[in-house]
Amino acid sequence: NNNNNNNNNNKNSYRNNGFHRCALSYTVSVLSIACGSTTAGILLRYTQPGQQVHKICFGRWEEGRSQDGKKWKTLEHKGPLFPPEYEPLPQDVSFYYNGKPLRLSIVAEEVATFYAKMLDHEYTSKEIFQKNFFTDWREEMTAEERDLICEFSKCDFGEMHRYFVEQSEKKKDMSKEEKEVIREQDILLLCEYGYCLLDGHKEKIGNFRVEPPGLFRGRGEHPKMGKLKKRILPEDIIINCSNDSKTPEPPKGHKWKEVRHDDTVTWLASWVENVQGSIKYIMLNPSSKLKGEKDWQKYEIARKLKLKVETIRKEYERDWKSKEMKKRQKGVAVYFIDKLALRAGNEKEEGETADTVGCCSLRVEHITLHKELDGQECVVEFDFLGKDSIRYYNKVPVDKRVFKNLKLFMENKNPEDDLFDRINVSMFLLNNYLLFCNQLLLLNMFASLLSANMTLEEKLLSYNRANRAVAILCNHQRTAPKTFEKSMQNLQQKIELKQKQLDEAKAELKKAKSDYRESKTEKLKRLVEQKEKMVKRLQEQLKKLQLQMTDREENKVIALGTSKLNYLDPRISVAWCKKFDVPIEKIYNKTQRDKFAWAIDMTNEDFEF
DNA sequence: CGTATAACTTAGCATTCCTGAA
DNA sequence: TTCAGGAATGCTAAGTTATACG
Repeated sequence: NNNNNNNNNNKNSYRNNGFHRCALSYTVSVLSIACGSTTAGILLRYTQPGQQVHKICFGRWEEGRSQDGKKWKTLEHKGPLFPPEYEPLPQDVSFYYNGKPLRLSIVAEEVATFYAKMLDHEYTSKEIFQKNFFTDWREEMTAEERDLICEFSKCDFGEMHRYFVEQSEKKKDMSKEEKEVIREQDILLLCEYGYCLLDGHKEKIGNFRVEPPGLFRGRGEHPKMGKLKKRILPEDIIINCSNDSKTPEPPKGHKWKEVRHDDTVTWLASWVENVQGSIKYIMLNPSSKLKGEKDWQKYEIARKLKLKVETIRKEYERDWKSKEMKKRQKGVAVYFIDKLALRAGNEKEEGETADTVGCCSLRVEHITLHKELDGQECVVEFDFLGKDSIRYYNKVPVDKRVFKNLKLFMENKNPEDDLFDRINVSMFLLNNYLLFCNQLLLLNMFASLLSANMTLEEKLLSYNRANRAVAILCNHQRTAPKTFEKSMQNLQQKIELKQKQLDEAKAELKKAKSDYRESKTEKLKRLVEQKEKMVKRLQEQLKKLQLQMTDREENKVIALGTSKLNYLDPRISVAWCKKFDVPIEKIYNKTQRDKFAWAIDMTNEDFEF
């Protein structure tokens, strides 16, 4: 089934996808789909020459395959796609040292271009970035170059930078035909490298390209920003595939580091990255069966947790009064996670990454206790940097017992001491409920904000509001786009212009009316009608613009995608769409529909989380 | 059983694509 | 038809969780 159709309105496309996922290689058609909480059953019609058989295929996603830790039976692929080799600069473009042009060795030049390309980014103005870059760059130089190039301040990448700006302008100005040729080549590469064969089925790969070399750009105040991310060679790469499959060919003149056949993992290739020493993987796209099943499992666990959540809450409230300090800390930490959807907060190595924290790694300096604040009692003020160095700032009234405990935890401690010094994340994992407390909370909230008897637009607005509420709770932020202020101004101008037009139109209408009153000709009557229409249209346009303005303002720093993609059970959304007659394309775009194909397939309108 | 690290999910920013208003 | 600006997609960093290991 190579049904890559663009016809999104065709409901059958999901069905087709669905049975493609079902690991059958016959030509079949789906007669019906049934689903319970753990088992999805599909009634199929096998169409073979001269016979027709009906059969029920049960896919037990939960148990079954994962029992023995095997992730696949067969796996075949072409290996990753490498970035193009470095192309040296033209003769007339040069690096300058101490005011004089200097021709660099190929290797040193390549690293220099990484910096030159980033020159107009504010990263390059940071001292740590410059220092890390310069240190790593000098490592790549020849001995002579290293002798000569000793001071960063004497380096001038300006000409190189201008060259790259020029190049990208040229690229932009290419003709349609030229762009089309490039596009086609890209598609060919995608076809060749972008898919693999897993258990006999073609599946899309998520990231089939090896990450190109460049300068590391961490988030926030990362101590390693600017370090050289080295070029990855086939000799660095471990290939994973089944042993009877065709082993991918390394590029000419090269060898793989290793070819292994590990069916307990899902990755196709991996390598060690030099900046942090972590492993990078080539894995499947979220639309693949493998990832879909895992996602489904996640939500099933969350669903089971729903039945337990009251017990869990009672348990942690009891822990607040425990004699054991450890238990008290655990109780308060879980309370935070439940109430505020904080991340678990693993320990991390100091100096290796940006200084960010989650719940268990909160330090005394990150919270302030207020006996009373803005008319509320027992308020905890949080201020810390979380994942991706996104600031979490919140003032939360908490239970009195929690407040007392926090005071206790903070006694005789320095600001840089751990707030919860007796616990760590692994203690929660034993009970394995943290993450799902959050999800439950979010999902319930989400569901409760939706309702019937609305127009399509209102329904969608309500959906987005719910989505936004979840995103706010989870603190999913984005930095306002650089063009935000400008585009806001533009919009404001548009609104003003529209207002002016409206005022004028109104005046014209008034005049037309009075003209008509004086001499009741057909022509003037039509003019009045025309002006009335005009006013109405302008009013509508104005209202739309104003709505757009509020919506955009509200979304200024809120990122909706993350919660939609990772936290909200898609079956709730799908069921809601079916129940209230909202086309699924209105809430999920193509990528999202692909990722959630399993939910779209197996959910009917009476699904309850 | 605790810890290290491999594996895998979640996340925001950058780039590209597409659409709808002028 | 053009082009600004928003949506979609791509990329890879930064988390969490599972697993291996002593």
